[in-house]
Amino acid sequence: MAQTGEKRADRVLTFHSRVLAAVRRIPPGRVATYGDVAAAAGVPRAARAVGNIMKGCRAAAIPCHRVVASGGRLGGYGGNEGLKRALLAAEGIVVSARRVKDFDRKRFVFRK
DNA sequence: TAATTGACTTCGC
DNA sequence: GGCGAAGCCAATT
Repeated sequence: MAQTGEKRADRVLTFHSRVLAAVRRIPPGRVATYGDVAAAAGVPRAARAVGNIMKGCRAAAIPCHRVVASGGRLGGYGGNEGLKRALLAAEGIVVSARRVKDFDRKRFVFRK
């Protein structure tokens, strides 16, 4: 078998799927940065790619609103960052001046 | 296949 | 604190 071992889950789990899976792992009341999600997907520098994927998350099962930019900045949300801010507030995350309060404390760290 | 785009990140002014 | 430019990555067209 294995041969090649290839495929692994790389075949069914593309970077796109990995990112979505990582975002789903973010518990309520917590937030993660694009860079963190990218790192969880296997590419710490793919923050931009993550943003692209988030743009197409469309699925309600993906709490894309829990993904923020570095420094606790809101980042974006399809042009409705106000909505993102409301969703975060609904989970207990306080956002002030487009920034997450106590971000360092609310930030979720992906664990292996 | 190649080129463009984008919800990023970091540094500098 | 705000604005601009460069760098890096994957998806999309």
